[in-house]
Parts: sequence; C-alpha cells; structure tokens
Amino acid sequence: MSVLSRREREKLARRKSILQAARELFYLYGYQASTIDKIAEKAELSKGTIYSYFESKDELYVSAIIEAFLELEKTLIVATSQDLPVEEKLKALFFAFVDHCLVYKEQLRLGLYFYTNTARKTIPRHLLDEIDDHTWKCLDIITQAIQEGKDKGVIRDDVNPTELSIIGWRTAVGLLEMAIEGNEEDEKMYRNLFDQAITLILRAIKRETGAETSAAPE
Amino acid sequence: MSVLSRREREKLARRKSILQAARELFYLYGYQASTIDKIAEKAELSKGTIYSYFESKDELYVSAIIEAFLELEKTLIVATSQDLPVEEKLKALFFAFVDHCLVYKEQLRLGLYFYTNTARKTIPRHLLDEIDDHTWKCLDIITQAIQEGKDKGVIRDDVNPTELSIIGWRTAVGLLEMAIEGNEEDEKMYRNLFDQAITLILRAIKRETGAETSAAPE
Amino acid sequence: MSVLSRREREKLARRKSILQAARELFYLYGYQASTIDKIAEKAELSKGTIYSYFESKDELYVSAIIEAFLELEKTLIVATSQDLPVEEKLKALFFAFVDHCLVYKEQLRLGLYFYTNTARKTIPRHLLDEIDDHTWKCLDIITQAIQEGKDKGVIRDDVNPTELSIIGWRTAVGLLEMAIEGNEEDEKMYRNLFDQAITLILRAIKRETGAETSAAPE
Amino acid sequence: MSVLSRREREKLARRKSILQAARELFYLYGYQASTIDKIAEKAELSKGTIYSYFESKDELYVSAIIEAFLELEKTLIVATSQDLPVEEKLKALFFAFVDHCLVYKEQLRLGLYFYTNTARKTIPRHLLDEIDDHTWKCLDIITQAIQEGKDKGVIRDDVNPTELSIIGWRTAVGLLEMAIEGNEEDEKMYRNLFDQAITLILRAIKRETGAETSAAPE
DNA sequence: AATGAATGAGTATTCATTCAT
DNA sequence: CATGAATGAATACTCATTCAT
Repeated sequence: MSVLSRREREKLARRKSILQAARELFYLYGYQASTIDKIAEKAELSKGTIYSYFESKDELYVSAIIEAFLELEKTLIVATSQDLPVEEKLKALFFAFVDHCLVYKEQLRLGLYFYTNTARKTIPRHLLDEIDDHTWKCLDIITQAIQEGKDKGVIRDDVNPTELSIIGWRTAVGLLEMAIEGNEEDEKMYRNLFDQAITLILRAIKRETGAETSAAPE
Repeated sequence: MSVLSRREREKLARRKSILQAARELFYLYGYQASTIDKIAEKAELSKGTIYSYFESKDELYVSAIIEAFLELEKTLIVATSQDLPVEEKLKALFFAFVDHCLVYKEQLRLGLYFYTNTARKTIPRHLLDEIDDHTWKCLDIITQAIQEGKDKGVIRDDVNPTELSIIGWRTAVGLLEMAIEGNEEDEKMYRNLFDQAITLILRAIKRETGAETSAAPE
Repeated sequence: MSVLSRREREKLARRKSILQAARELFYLYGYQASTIDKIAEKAELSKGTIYSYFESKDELYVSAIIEAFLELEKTLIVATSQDLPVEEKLKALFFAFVDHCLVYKEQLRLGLYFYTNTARKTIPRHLLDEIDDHTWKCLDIITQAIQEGKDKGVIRDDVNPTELSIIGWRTAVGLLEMAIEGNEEDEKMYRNLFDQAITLILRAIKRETGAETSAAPE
Repeated sequence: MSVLSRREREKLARRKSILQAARELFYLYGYQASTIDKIAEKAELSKGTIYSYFESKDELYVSAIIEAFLELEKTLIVATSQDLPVEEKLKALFFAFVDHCLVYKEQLRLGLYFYTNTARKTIPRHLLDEIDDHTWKCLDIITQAIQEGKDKGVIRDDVNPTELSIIGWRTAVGLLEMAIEGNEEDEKMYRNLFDQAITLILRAIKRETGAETSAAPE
C-alpha cells in the first residue's frame, strides 16, 4: 500500500520519535532547560542525528508546536463532525480545545514561549507562516460552527463569526495559561471557570427568540 | 518635606532606573535574552551596581513585575473611583487594564514568563507570594465593582463576582497576548476585538429586566 | 592485547593530559589561581572539553590528587619490595616519599590545599573518602615495614607501627613544605635535613641490642 | 606615660581590631572566602577604613600572620624562661608551639596559605622578609635551648642545634596540619601523637651517659 | 578621616552546533 | 547515515579596589 520505502518509513518514524521526545521535554522543563542532549537521550538517538532531522533547536521547537497543532486540528474536526445542536457543538468545540490543551499541555507551553520569545525574531518566516496557517485552520472550524448557528437562526445576527471565534479561543487560552500552572487539587475550580466562561459566551450570542424574550408577554 | 537624605533619594532613583531598564529589556527580549550585562548597559551602570540593588536576576525580574503591578493598581483605582454607572465602570476597568498593558507591554510579557517558567520553582516563595498578592489586589478591585452591580440589581444574581473577574481578566490577557504581537496597523482590529469581548461579557451578565427585554414588543 | 578501542584509548589519553596540565598548574599557582581557562589552554583543549571529562573544577582537582597518590603508591611499593635490612628499608621508604614529592611537587601542594581548604566541605563525600583511602594505603605500606622490623627484633617493642608511620610521614611533609619553597641552591641543606630527620627517627626506634647498650652487664 | 596622642592610640586600637577580625575570618573561612566586606563588617568599620590601614588584602593577610607570630614569640619566651631541666624545657617549648597553634589555629592556616599561594609571588618583599625574620626568631629560641642542652652535656655532641630546631618545628607543623582538620573527638589521638613525636626526638638526641645506658647493671 | 556606592575584570559552568570517524 | 567528542561564545555572579562626599 504505502509507497514509502522502508528507509523513508524509518526516517519518518525517527522524526516522530524526536518530536515526541522534544514535546515532552519542552512541556516539562520549558524551552531553555530542554537541552538537545536531553532530547537526544530521551529519543534514544545521538545529538548529531537530531541535527540531521532538524536544522536547529528553534526549528525543532517550532516543529513540535506544529505537531501539536495537527493533533488539535484532528480533535476539533472530530468535535465539529458530531451532529449536535448549535450550542452543544460550540460547547463541544470549546472543551475539545480546552481538554486537548490540558492533556497536551505542551501545546500551550510551547505557544507561550512562542509569543514571549525573541524566537519570534529568529525563527525563519516560513515556519512562522506555517504556524499561523494552522492557527487559522483551527479558528476556521470554530468560525464555521458559529456561522452555522447564525444560518439556523440560533445565534444573533450581529455576531461576527470570525471575531467571536478569536474571542472564544483567546478566552480559553487566557484561562488555560492559569490552569496548567495550578495544582491538581484546583482542577474542579478551573473546570468550573471554563464552564462559566463558555456559558457566558453562549448566553451573550444566543438570539433572543420571541418565546424567550417576550417571556413576559403582555 | 521629604525625610530622605539626598543619598537615600539617589539610591531610590537608581533603583528605579535599573527597574526601568530591566522592564524594557525583559519586554523586548524576554527573560533569558535580557542579560544582566545588557540591563546594566541600558541603565548606564556597571554590572556590580545592579547586584548591589538586587540579589539576583530572578529578584530583579520579580521586582520588575511588581513594579508593573503597582502601576496597574494605581490605574485600576483611578478607573474604579469614577462615579459611573455599573456597566460603564466595568467597561472602564476592562479598558484600564487593556490600555495599561498596551502601553506597558512588559507587564504582560513579564507575567507570561512568570507563568511559563521553571523560575516559578526557583524564585523564593516570598516573592511569589508578593506577586500573587498583587494579582489578587487587582482582581479585588474588579470583583468589588461587579458586586456593586449586583447590589444595584444591574447584574444577574447568579453571577459570582470573583469568578467573573477572573474570567474577564483572563479574556483580556488572552487577547492582549495576541495584540501585543500584532503590527501597529492591526491596532483597530484589536481595539474592535476588545470592544466585542467586553460587550459580550456585559450582555451576558446584565440582569434581564422585564422592561429591557420586552422592550421592543411587537 | 589491549581490549580498548582506539576511541577509548584516546579518551583515556586525553584525560591523562588534562590531569597532567591541571597538576602542573595547581602546583605552580594553587587551586584558586589555576583557572579552568588556563588548564584548558595548557592542555591545548577547549574549556568545554575539560568539562566533558570532569564534572567540576573540584572533581578535577581531587582527581589530580588521586592521580598523584597512585604514582606515589607505585613508588612506595617499589621501595618496600626491595630486599633490604629493616633500617635500610625504612630509610628507602622515607626517601621514596621525599623524592617523589620533590619531583611531583604538586602532590604536596595539592594536599596542602586539601587540608587548608573550605573545599573539604564542598567536595563530595565519596571523593574525600577516596583520598583518605589512598592516604591510608600509603601509610599501610610504611606501617608494615615497621611491623616487620619489630618482628625481626630490630625495632623496639614499645613502638606503635601505625603511629610511627604517621609521625614519620608528617615529619617528611612538614619538611617538604619548606623545601619545595626553597631555592635550588638550598637543595643540599634540605637533603641534609631529611637525612638528619630519618636518622633521628631510626636512632629513636632501634632496639638497643645488648652489644650496643652494653646492656649485657657482667 | 604613653607618648602617643589619643589619636594615635585610637589608630593603633583600630588597627588591632581590624587584624583581630581578619585573623578570625581567615582562620574560619580561609583567605579567599574572607572578603574585605566580611572583615569590615566584623570589625564594625567600613571597607574604606580597612584600606586606609592596609594597602591591600594581601598586606592585611601578611600582617595577620605577623601578629600571630608576635604572640607565638611571647609564648615561646615564657616557656624558655622557666627554670627547667633541658629535656623538660624542650618538651615545654614543643608543646608551647603546639598548643599555641591549636588555640590560634589561624597561625597555621595562615601559614599554610602562605606556603601554598601565589601570594608568595605578589606579596612585597619586605613583608616576606619580615615573616622570615619572625620565623627565625622563634627558631632561635628553640636553638638556644638545644645548645644549652649540649653545653650541659645532656644532648649529644653530634646534634646541630639549628637543624634540630627546624626538624622539631616542622615535625610539629606536619602533625598540626593534620590535627587542626580533625574532629574534636580525635583530640586525644592527636595529643598522643604529639607526645610520641617529642618523646621520640628527645630519645634520639639524648646523650647516652654511661650511667643511663648501662642503666640496669648491678 | 571615614564611609559605602560604584566599578569591572575575572570565574566557573552551560549548551547549541559542528565535524571527523 | 549515525555518532558523540570537541568547541567556544555566552552568562550570572563575585569581590578587591577606588573615590566622591
């Protein structure tokens, strides 16, 4: 089936295992503390090999972010493919993102560094663009779900789907950054905050149906 | 007036100028890339002098965060002291925070690093506590404004002021992180997003008074 | 013959050359003044390479002491293996030690620092133990020679071999510390002092044979 | 009585207190770790003041050694002034030195550094000479006591007083270096070693009087 | 004369990257 | 291709010494 030779398959597998090791370490210890030595050791490869797959630590780092994005995309697609009422679907997407980040914490950690760092100035443009592409792909999935809600008349007309998707996304990010630093014990508190946040957003964008609004008729 | 000797005043001024230099560099280049050498050079002082004012780079860093918080607190207090209707006041607080961060961008950058970093494990506990204290002080100002809104019957009963203040704060942070990376040209777009975000929040927490909702009957 | 690969042999050789450079510098300039930079330069290697062979300056330092001890041990074993009368053997051991230190002066210097230094508190226990082990191994060689003398009835019964070996050792050390500071011209004077010292010790511990003491009354 | 003005007396007192502080710290923490800052703090003076009394840390260090020598000299003079039999007096001198060093441990510590260090090359000649002078003064006291013993026929004719004084001195130093590093618990062991050492020396230099040797005739 | 703030050369150590084998 | 030894620039921090007040 596969048109890849054994060699090529091995190369891909090797690349994967480097990325895997890198992601774990980057998440656990941050960018600086995750030395190429440690990554090589964890990947059970030599330092030199790392460099034959990635040009620099920075590229490895960005590749790790992209890898995380690929998984996130898959998760979001699964979530959006479910046949759910609009509100439920938006909630599902919100939590798909939140839960994905709580499991693959490196996604956020990596992203945090990405925003913080000088890296932004040293990383080659095409890699930055690639990350932006992935960000937009994810946002698009959410945007479409919102548009769908508007089409169905469930969401207010004055809602701009793109803007709302960004706001929802960044709200989640803002809370996640806090959450992934918290103790395990605070988990419930954080879950509650996420719940409150999406509930609040949904309440704000729902169309006030006649029934509801004119609740107090007369 | 001042009971400080000239020497003491000079020391304080010098401390300020070190902090100022540090904040700028920390913002521009991040924690790691802002070397003590560069900070000293920017402050036009010698490395040794930096160390006579701050015990370590970590302490300088945390002090810079605290300095930024002190200014933020002042800004928030000014905002909350205005005699405004509840909604207006909450909006004012939201933008007081947003605008403060857009000017003193290091506030966010510093904070980001604070969340990201292993530093969290190496920074002395009392400094961490100090930062947490300042965070809570700022949140308290917002929390009180929300409570005020509940007391006045403008905000829904089911809103938990503390939780809402956190959600609003983190929403702002989430968006700000994106905004401070953007180009100047995108400024309007970001301003619009902030507007949308606070409008959305306010709409979601406002009590639906009979009058308002059924407002437009027919 | 050798089961070591070329690589392994090279590593060992490199390690030796680092130790050699370190020993010379430690001797010439003392611990503090012998910077890793200078050692690296002398060994014609980079600083980083030093650190791939030794964990820290302390470890390098202790390793240098141990290296010196290994050579001393060999020298003492050669001396003690000779088939000599007791007195001659003790004298041979004394001068084996003295001459070894006069050639490998760093042995003493290193040891001096070892005794002087705070290092004693910072050096990892197992390294300290290793040094102590080597010290005792050397002392044991001397102790046995003394015991042999007692067994043969040449040395007084009231001599405690262990204690005497320590006294002899430290007498040599005390004189050596002075000698290695002296000018080349004073060499004869020092040699004379060493002679006097060992003669004095031997005279004091020799059993007073009947003949000599004329003990045999009558 | 004193022809010194108050000013001068104060200066001398200040100098003493600096030396006192320096000696304690030099002994406790060694040369390197005893910073001018700490010495100044201990002496309850400012750093600048230290430098108005001593040209450099090195000079302060050498002055501390000399101060220790002055006290040692006094102690030895007291010991030698007692009207004791030759053997007793030599033993008294030996222990005067040993005990002095065990109390004023910095004497040895300082001396150790003195021998070890590059200092030897950086310290101004006249200071080095001064230390040598003091060393010889102390040795002279011992030398005279030995000569006295020869004159009285208690000590062997073939003993060279100067050489013997050096040997005894360095034997003590060799043992002391070991002793001052040992635990308090080992004190007895060390005392025993000192005893053995001086006993051994005395036995070796005593003239073997007919009476003594044939001691057990009859 | 005393002070102590400022200086800056000096030091151990780390780690991304290269390249000979 | 993979390896891992070697490199050396970079960095936080120290401390003897100076000098304006």
